[in-house]
Amino acid sequence: MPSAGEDMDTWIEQDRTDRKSDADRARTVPDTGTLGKAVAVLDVVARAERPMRFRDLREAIGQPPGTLHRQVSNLISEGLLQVNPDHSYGLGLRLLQFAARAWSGNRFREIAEPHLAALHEKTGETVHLGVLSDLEVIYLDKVESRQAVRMHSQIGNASPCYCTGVGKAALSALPPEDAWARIARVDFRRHTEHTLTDAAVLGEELADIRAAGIAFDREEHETGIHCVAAPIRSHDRSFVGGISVTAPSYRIAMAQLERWADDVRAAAAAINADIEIRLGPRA
Amino acid sequence: MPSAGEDMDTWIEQDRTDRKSDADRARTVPDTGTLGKAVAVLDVVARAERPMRFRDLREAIGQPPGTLHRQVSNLISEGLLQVNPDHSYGLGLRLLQFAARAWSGNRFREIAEPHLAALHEKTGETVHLGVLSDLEVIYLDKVESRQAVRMHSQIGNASPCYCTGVGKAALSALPPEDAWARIARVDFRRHTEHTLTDAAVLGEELADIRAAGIAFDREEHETGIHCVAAPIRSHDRSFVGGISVTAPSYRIAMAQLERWADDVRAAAAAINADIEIRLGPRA
DNA sequence: TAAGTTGTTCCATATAGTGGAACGTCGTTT
DNA sequence: AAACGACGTTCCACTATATGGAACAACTTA
Repeated sequence: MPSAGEDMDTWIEQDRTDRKSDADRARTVPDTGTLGKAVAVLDVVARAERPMRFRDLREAIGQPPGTLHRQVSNLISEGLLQVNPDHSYGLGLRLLQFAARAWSGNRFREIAEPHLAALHEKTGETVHLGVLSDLEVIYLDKVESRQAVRMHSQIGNASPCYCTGVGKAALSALPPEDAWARIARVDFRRHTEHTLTDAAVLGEELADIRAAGIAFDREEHETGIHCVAAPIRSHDRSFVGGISVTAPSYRIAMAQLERWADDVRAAAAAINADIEIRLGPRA
Repeated sequence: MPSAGEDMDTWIEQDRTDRKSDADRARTVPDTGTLGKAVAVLDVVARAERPMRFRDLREAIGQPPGTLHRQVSNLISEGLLQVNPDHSYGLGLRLLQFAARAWSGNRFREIAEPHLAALHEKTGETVHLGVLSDLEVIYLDKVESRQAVRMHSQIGNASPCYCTGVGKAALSALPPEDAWARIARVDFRRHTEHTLTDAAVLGEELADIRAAGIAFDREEHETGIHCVAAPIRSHDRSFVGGISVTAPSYRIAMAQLERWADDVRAAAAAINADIEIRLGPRA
């Protein structure tokens, strides 16, 4: 919408420019057509902090009411979306059903499971398994002593790749050009005072991580929490991820994390070997 | 495909009949167009026992190769599907991400949580929370003593509505016509020797359940496992579900389940009251 | 190497999605 | 209580998008 001060022509010109850059993007980013628009709706609902009503979706998506209404209706019919009693939208239960299968059927997770347990046994701290999904890390599994905290809260959760141990480890396992390409698209947000917020700096750290085979998160994502991580990958690097040992910094010093580095590296190496054997090119 | 003995005309006639009944169904079942076809692919992958390659999908879906290929490509681009190293398909990690939000954002689950814990405290046995999704029960939560069995395996899983305690409880909370309509669409499969496999019998039992406010699963789904369940519902019955206490029959007798019935009923009543307060029409 | 199977790309056609506008419906205001 | 306005829903001509046959590429098996 043009602000009061601008004249109409300027705004229209602006609009043309936007359309052009959209078209440019369409050439590089694969167009997923109708499906893409549908999952965009799901994404808005998933990422929303406050309850979203129809009007809110309309603003967030920018589709005309008739169109959006049909998209939403279809999503509801398919069980991917549901309407709460207060007319706000929530994600549908069908997604839970799909996710249960996605999780139990995931070979990566299945292979890593015993190694995560062993690593937890050795360190006594929380162990994570995550894989890189575009610019985010999605946590596939978690082993911790105190089961009091419900594990659901973590599995499936996504965190940024540039400020988590698993994320940086995963990036380091990518071909460097690919890693740079992704870093270039990162929207750096400062989560703590230690968060890296510069693509160049992150790129250099990746080189170090690649050389050492170990990544550290020095309270870059959450104050008071640090971790040591190592990369895991499929043979052709179509999947990259990482495992990590996470601990509160008040209880576990960085020096201890560094002492665990070898164990983490060894566990990751064992997982990679298993992956090679069970998912490898000649499997 | 026509079997060797049939002649071609008979088979074609058969085919025409099928098409007609498909068209009839299309009038009653809402058409979700392109989206529906996409999730049909996800569903096939999700329900598949063995790994599915492109050819297998083609057989299961019945789409021409070009079309199916694009649908699959789009799903992959959106992260809803992924290709395993062996060229078989698996559900994508984006689904895990969505499910994590669907779960943590579910008001129903949130409200029921403390009541489930209390019921577990009282009985010492496994407590489930499930909601009805068309003809299946999807388990939203689970409280059990031995955390040895990973809880992921259960959350999000779907079970038939006609042979589970939660399922029958949920059906009993529906308006009777709605319950009958769903029962009519059930594809009864005998899971154990006690499984109800007749719509009329199930309908009658629902009347009893409605009167008693309690449903039993007498080893109808799995031999050696029985449970006592009670219905929960949203104020307008747009959601119906149930809670249950489940136990192995070798250790807990039916008589004990019957003794727990009051506790289960009370817990369900408490949840329903909370729902009324926090999600009710005047909330 | 050849033959066969499995998967991918292309393009004219038909179908399904689009969005403006007109219509209900509910909650708020005078 | 009536009127207004905001929010959501339905409808339909138009057009963008999905479709699927066919030709092509890649990978397996004989």
